[in-house]
Amino acid sequence: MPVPKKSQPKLADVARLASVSEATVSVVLNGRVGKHARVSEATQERIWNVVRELGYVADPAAKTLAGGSSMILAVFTFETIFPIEHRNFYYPFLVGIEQEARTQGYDLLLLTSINQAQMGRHIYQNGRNRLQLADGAILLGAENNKQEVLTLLEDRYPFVFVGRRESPNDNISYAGADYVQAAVEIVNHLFDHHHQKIAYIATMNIKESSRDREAGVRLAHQQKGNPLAANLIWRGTADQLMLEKLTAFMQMGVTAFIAEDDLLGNRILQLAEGAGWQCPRDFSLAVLGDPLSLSEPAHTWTTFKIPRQAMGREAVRLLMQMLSENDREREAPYRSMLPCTFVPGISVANAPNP
Amino acid sequence: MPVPKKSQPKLADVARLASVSEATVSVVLNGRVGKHARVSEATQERIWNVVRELGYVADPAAKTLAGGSSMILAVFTFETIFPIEHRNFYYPFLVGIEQEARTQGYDLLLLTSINQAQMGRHIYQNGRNRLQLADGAILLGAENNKQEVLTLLEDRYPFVFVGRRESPNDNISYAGADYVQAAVEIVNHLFDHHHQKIAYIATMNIKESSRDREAGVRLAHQQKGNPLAANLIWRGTADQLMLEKLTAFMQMGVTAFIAEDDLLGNRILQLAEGAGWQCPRDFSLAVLGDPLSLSEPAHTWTTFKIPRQAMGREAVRLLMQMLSENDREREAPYRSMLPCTFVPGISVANAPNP
DNA sequence: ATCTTTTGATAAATCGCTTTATCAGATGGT
DNA sequence: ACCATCTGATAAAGCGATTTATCAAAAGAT
Repeated sequence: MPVPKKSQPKLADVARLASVSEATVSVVLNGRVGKHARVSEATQERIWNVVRELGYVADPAAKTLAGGSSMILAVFTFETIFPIEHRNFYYPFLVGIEQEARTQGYDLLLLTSINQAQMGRHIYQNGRNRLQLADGAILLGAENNKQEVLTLLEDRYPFVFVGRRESPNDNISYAGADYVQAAVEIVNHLFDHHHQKIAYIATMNIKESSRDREAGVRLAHQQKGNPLAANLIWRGTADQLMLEKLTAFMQMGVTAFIAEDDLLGNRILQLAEGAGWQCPRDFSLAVLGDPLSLSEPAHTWTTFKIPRQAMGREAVRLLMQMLSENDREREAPYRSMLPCTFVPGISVANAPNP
Repeated sequence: MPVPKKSQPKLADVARLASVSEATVSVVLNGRVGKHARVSEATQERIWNVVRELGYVADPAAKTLAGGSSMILAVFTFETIFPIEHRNFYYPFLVGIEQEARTQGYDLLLLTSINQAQMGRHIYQNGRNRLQLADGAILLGAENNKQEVLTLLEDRYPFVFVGRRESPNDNISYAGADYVQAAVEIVNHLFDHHHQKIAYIATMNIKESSRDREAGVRLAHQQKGNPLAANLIWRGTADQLMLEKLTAFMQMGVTAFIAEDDLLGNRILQLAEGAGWQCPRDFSLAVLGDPLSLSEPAHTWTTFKIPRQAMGREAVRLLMQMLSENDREREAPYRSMLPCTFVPGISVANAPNP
């Protein structure tokens, strides 16, 4: 029983001091004048004065219960909310989300997916929406439970994803990064350095972000009139990638590698080093996006920067729009695609003359 | 109006299906059997079955309003909650807090102090306690508004500080780190290396953490029968510290420096380098605590590690105790002091023979 | 048999706020 | 003068829980 309800002024106090009914105060304070009821200028003034004098602020719990807005935004990650391992990856999103939320006067309710016992703790915990208390939610991370997201959609609960997300009805709102365009730029950069045969070292992931990157790589090839051959693609995890594979690529005439993520990029460099190859000299390398591994970027390779902080902010902005939208029947999702920043590194050089 | 109240089962549903009153269900679900009312084993069983079947979970807002517990913990920092600058400093606390909260089944409500317009956004915003919604709060960071904390105390709102905090009545609960003992160890380490005259380079801070460190430095000297002379202490910010001062210390016979924080430590090394001194050879250096500066530790100096994550966890544990304590009149604060870990570095060598 | 105690459970008030439905009085048209 | 409209505001019914006070039936005591 926290907070002895002591001296906190309540709606009733304001009403009494302003000599009006609670209903009137509520209407005025929520800007519902003219909608739910009519209130004269004079009365409004009087109410606001009392509010200021008392320092009245509505109790969020009561507000929520009564169907009002709680000025709370939920942030749901499908991992632990403060992942130690992916600290460098998630932190900027969170910073962006928090900044914008704060700007808009919202507080953040953090909800995590996994509890220590490895039991899933989900959005729908025991069937009840844990996000309920909040006005809306920002979803973050690689969700492992699409079903929950769909249910959320069905329930018309307002939420925005950070990162592009697909769904059967294509109606998920999100603030994403334009990996397609970013990948195109990377490939073009390699083309500009006269690389003809580029091997694409990809993950096995079927995540949207993964597919977008691949789409970009393919698109750039097509635009060049040089479609990406199937045998130039390798898929797997970093420790599955072996030197033989790289050697095979080189023998096929490959002069540059594109790694989908930094784990693969590191692996390539590691294998190459073992074989005595030097990076920009014997082969070029580009990586699709800044690192998600534990450490700070060790190599200054050619890559692009994901606008994580901006994505966080944008997601909150979209959510705000969604919430203020009075057209409750709107079907169109709210979306933004933010550009990535090309980062030239020292891992790309001109292809050797044939 | 988030979440169409649609299909979420409510207390009434459970009651109806179990053929009991709402009151009984509430009593059972909150473990108040025998306290508020008596309920037979059979009935309890029946209720739990319905609850499981329906997947019923209480609405946090309603729970809060009715005076129950919301299973939400507020985390209030007196800075932005995701400070970019002090990322390395704050993150571990947050991780610890979140871990333990999750373990206990609590969610986290993040509240920050400062909004973008530099207007203070405080615990008591407009006189209303923003923490209200939560069952209790963890307070974090260097508070600039002692008054708020005192008001919180008066209101008997349950909260625990991360880091030792003093107050007029000495009744603040906290999970702190034992800087005194840690500082003692550092000084003894220097003594063991035959350093007799040690200069203490301190901040101007009057924070508890700052005073504890100084207390430790003094204590170790006294235990050695060699009280710390006033003229061996320097106070100021890193950029106020000049080479002359260090030179003066050296001429007084100082063979080792203790820097209160890493900013001062870095400054000493920087000045020394300019003067052509080498660190372990010409003087020894120890730093009281791991870095709070932006970058990862650049130097492997002798210092101690603050158990930040553990402090976060412990703070939550203390808060849990506080909340479960039914003796509402308890006056004694809940406290823990966690030990720091001594980290030997390469910045301490034996003092030159006199 | 009668009175007291224990057991098991409920009715109803509350928490603080939102919203729907309703209403009295002022205004206006004819 | 009379009916229709507009204005300004309120009463009251929730929202989904918790908790206090109360009560009937069963068990125990004498």
